[in-house]
Amino acid sequence: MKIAAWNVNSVRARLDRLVDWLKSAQPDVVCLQELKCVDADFPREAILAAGYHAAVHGQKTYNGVAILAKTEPTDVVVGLSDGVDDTHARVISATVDGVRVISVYAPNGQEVESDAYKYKLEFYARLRRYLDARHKPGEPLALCGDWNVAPEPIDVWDVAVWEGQTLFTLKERAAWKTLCDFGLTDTFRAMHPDVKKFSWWDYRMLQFQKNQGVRIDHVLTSAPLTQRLVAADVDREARKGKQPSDHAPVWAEFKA
Amino acid sequence: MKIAAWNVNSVRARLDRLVDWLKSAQPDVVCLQELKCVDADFPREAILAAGYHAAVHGQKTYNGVAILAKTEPTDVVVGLSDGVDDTHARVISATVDGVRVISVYAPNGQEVESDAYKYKLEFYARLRRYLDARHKPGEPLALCGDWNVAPEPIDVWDVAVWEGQTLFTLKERAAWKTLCDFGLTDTFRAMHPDVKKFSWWDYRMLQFQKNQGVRIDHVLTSAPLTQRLVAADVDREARKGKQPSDHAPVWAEFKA
DNA sequence: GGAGAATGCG
DNA sequence: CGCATTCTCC
Repeated sequence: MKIAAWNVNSVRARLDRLVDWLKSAQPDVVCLQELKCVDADFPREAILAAGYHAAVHGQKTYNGVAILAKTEPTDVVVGLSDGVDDTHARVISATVDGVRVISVYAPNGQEVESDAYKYKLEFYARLRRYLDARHKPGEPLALCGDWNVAPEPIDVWDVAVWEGQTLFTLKERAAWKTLCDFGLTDTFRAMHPDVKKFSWWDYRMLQFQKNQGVRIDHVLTSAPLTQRLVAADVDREARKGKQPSDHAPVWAEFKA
Repeated sequence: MKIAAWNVNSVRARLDRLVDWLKSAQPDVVCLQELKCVDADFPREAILAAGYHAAVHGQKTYNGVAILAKTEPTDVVVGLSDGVDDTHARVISATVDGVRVISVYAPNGQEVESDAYKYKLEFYARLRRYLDARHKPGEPLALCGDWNVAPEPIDVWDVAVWEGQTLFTLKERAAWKTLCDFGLTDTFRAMHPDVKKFSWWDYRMLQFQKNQGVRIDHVLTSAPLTQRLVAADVDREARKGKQPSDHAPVWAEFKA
């Protein structure tokens, strides 16, 4: 079973690339982020034609998440349903082949200590509570998406540049760790303890060409899945060429 | 000698189609309208690679006219140079193979009796004065472009719909006639006295598919050229397919 | 740098 | 409807 995450930066603008990638990468499940469209505008037909069902939580202009799967996702839950007044479409959960899959688009956080930054830290805390309330670490869980956090120094291209910057502040990394302490494993890091590889590169300043990126997209799994983990990687090729997303897909593979 | 006119509705957005059309239609001269870019952004290299020199009078966002020719245009004159404070780039003149060619983008006129409408009528009068001051009817002249006037009932798809509408009001048609009275002939109408054929179709309402158009793009010639006229037509094919201009190219051919 | 939105124009 | 613009967000 292959589970992937990709921030596509507009599913409509990226439809051709997404379909091409589905056909070549053949993941069983893909968590998408930044759809940037409402449910009605989601390109269901083209994606179904490529062999994937879709559970969609869309939003106009910003955010929007989905779970694509070769088998039909069931028990779809949208948002965190924790009573917080939050209009952002950042979370969708569904069960695929016995695995509870959660597609997450964590807030970016903008400037350190801004309202957006506080919202980001709170989002992480709310997500942890969501897991505590609804799941057990012993269940097969896969939380996949754009987390907007580079967990460790090895996950940014230049620590001197990123020190204290949003995506890499101590508070964000602590919020991330608290979430993982539920019992989640960063599959890429588990497979490659010392590999410096990134999943996002700013469109500007030729950062991709210079490989000046950060690893902020992650596939996190609970123990039952982690025990089956056989491979994990970043699909750097998908960031190349014309009109790419600024994110590359990330994925993990699990034995039966 | 083949002389054409085409309102391309953004030369940059239409570059591929323009180059394809140049290669297939092989006009000696083409007058372009609605470049929608400044001189510096005009795609000179691609057009030179297609075998055409360019005299360009560009403008940001709106208007912009050019003369493309297989031989290099000389004595380029920009605008009407009549002392009127007019920022619109709507006229460029140049000599090509002994013919004085003038690329014209007449104002649209918006609502009848609006300021834009009055500007349009005045533009026609100014153009007539331009000819009177600088040229004689006995010289070889070709005025080509988007005239935003359908001269006769046969030039609109439905007279009942167009009666009294901008592009077809009596005042506009009179202004057009006064211009032609300098000694200019509508080459298409001269070749096809009874043919109902259009050069512009609104993008909306499937007007092209229904052939609900108007003939507002014209190649006008003075007697020395008119005497050599052997063919004239509208290139309706160029309006088909994906991302067309709303105008089709029009052209006239002259024997040696 | 690239996405979507809103706006003006034709 | 489709282009170019200005705006905001990341």
